[in-house]
Amino acid sequence: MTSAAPRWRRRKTARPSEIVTAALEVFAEKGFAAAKLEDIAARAGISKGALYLYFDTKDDLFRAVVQETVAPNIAAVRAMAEAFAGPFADLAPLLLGRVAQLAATSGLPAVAKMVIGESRNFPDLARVWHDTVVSQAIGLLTGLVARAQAKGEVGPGDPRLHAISLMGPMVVAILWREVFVPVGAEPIDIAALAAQHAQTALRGMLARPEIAR
Amino acid sequence: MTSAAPRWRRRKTARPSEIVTAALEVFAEKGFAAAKLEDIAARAGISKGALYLYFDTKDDLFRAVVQETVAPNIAAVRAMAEAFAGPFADLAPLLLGRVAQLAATSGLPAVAKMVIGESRNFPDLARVWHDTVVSQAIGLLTGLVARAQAKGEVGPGDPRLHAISLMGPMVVAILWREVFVPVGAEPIDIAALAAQHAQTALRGMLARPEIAR
Amino acid sequence: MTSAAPRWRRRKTARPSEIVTAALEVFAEKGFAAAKLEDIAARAGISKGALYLYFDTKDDLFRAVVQETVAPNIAAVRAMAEAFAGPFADLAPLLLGRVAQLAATSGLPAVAKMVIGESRNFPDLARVWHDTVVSQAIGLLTGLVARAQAKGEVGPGDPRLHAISLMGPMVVAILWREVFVPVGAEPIDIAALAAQHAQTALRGMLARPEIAR
Amino acid sequence: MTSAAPRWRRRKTARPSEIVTAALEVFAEKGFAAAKLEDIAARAGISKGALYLYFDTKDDLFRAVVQETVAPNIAAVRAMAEAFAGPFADLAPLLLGRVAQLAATSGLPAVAKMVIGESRNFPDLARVWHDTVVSQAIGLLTGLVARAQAKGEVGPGDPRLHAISLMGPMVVAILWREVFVPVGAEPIDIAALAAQHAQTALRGMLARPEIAR
DNA sequence: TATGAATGAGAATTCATTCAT
DNA sequence: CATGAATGAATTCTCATTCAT
Repeated sequence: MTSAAPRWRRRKTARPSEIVTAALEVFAEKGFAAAKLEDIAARAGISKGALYLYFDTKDDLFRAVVQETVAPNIAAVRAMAEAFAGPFADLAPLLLGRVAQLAATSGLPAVAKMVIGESRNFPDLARVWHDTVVSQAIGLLTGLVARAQAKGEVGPGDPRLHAISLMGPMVVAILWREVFVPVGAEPIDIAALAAQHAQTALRGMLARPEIAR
Repeated sequence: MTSAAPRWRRRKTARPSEIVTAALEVFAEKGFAAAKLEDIAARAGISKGALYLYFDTKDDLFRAVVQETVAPNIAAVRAMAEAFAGPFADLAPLLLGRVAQLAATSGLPAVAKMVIGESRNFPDLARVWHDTVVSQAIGLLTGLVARAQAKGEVGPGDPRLHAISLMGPMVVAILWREVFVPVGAEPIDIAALAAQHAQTALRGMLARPEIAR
Repeated sequence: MTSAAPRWRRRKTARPSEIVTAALEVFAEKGFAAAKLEDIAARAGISKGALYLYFDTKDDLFRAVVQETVAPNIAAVRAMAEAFAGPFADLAPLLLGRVAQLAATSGLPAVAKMVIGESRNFPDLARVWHDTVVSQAIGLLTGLVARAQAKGEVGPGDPRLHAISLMGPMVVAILWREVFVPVGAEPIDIAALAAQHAQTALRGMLARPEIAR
Repeated sequence: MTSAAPRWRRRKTARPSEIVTAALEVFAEKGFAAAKLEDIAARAGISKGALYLYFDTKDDLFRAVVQETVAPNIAAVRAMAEAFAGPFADLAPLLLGRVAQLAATSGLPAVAKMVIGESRNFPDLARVWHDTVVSQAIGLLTGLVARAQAKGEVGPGDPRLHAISLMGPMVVAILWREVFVPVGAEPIDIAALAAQHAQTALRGMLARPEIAR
């Protein structure tokens, strides 16, 4: 209410990451509104009251979950991409493969789903997600495409749209797994998609498609 | 209170769709849980109680919104695709263009966002959405690709993954508009994406890419 | 609200007795609060709105049900008893038998149950019931006992308590049928009780018990 | 608002019975449906929300009230009766006297009234009441009568109906106090009834009536 | 008279948040 | 630091009652 202080900050130095982990699980299962602090506390093995020693509100906790889940994964990918010296035709499959891997192993997909669902109620989260994840990823990829175009590797076309052409199917496959597989839909083999789509998209983009793969 | 106009008119038949429209708006803005029946009623120009003359629960109303929004749009696309006699290279851009159009004009994108966000709490909605929308669309496209492969128009590769390659970027662009544009992200020109991605994907898939476009 | 007029009165001369009958059924099944006007209207074959052409409020309807059900039955019994010329030992079994009959055929037991349950919320109903039913019955019986005592037929003792000794078991049997039989209790044979209890009570009260029966 | 005293004290163990007591009062006054949880909470000196720490629903609370009120009283009577070694002619007045006492001191009569009123809406409560109270009482008494018949103390007749002959007037007197005295009816002297009715009924049942009293 | 769509006050229930311990 | 009992605002849903037709 009275606020000069920043809206959310970590109290204590080492905030139990169990809380964030537990919260991620519950949020992912129920969505933000339907998630009960009581359940999160229980899963984290602490009391409801203790939650408030670390987070001021439910919103803050949600923010922390998003940030915590996002942060570690992005930098790594970016670093990998920027360090890569070879041709775009070799980098692209690598990137898609990495995304497939993230989809399989991290909490990122679940968070993505949440952010989508709650974007109107938590605009600043959507913003965080945009700024630190999607925009980064698209920006990175757009830059790589543009660079490849400059080198004559990739043909003409809006590089940002090319980036979306590359990544879009991966994102869809990830959401598919989160949303539809739990209700009985046939799974998509994300790794296979990464491989096949990389090949297709490259053949479609490259100036000399015969070098794809 | 001030009353020259009658407080209400008898419109039993018209009501439900008015309510569904209002509900679509509110649900899209707030998500399911945060949407207040009171707001929906107000926007539909009726009282809270009147809502229950038409829908038994909030859940039911949600279901109706999804169903109502979905139904009209799907059949049309399917019919168009199945009636099409020409080569796949001509059909694909048409389809993507149609999807771009739907994204711009129908309530479908907003509902999609909702369904994603509430999929765990309303599994049957996710199921309905899957069965009547996504699965239909993917199935349709998969069939078309397979047919084109049989005719030698499209090269090898899993036709379902090809379908996702084609549609994925469109879906992402639609979600982008729903989720990130409202918080300040740079919009994606969906029509342009449709055009460019159709060309790219076709070049990547076709046995004789030179005919793309 | 504005009230000089009596609180409940019949509008129209012949108020559809179907309404009262339907109301009796629903009230008896659900109790006052849980009974829905909608159900009553439906069972009476009219619209909810039409109910208000005949009764101002739900309370009024309840009152009407009680009054309507009670009125016809009491006078008859009283007349019968007062006309009876023979000895008390012959009258008492007759009376109990008549009560047993009422229990079996009229709506009285159901109304009794209702009145008991709602007595705090409808004190005036309890009062009506008391004045027109219970008090009448007890008063009548008390008078008969006193008269019999005066004639030396019945031994000493408070005649009102004697009256209760006579009637109490019948009342209990009736309530038993209403309350416990529906949940699986073993029924009480009310006619048999009337016979056996009349004999027992008379043997206990009469100055010369050997004439009982 | 004005606060020197702490707003609440920690009394988890004491709470439930305080709540049940408060609930008994409110239920008895208003009946189940008309009783507001808010009133019960207020009378128990807690908040509406706190109620739900102890009882899941209003129904549950009602059940608890019934169970709590019933349990302590029944066993005692049964024990007393079964321990009694003397003749039936001495036991019966003792039992009726005990019932008169219960009527005067326990919450049982109020609960009885409630159970009668709500029996259709809470069949399981009627069942509980039947199984733990009425059936027990009748069964006990029936057994005692049968035993007395076997010993030649009591004359012929259905022992269950004899039991009802004995208890019925007591039950009626209790309901009378609950239902009609509050609206101005002349009270029944329950103790006097117990004495007089015991004598009457015994004279009517005993093989050698002269020993009654 | 009769209808039934509409109303809106009211009640049960939930759950984020507080705070004495 | 931690607890968990307690709070009370907020929300869904019900239903007696009204009133234009």
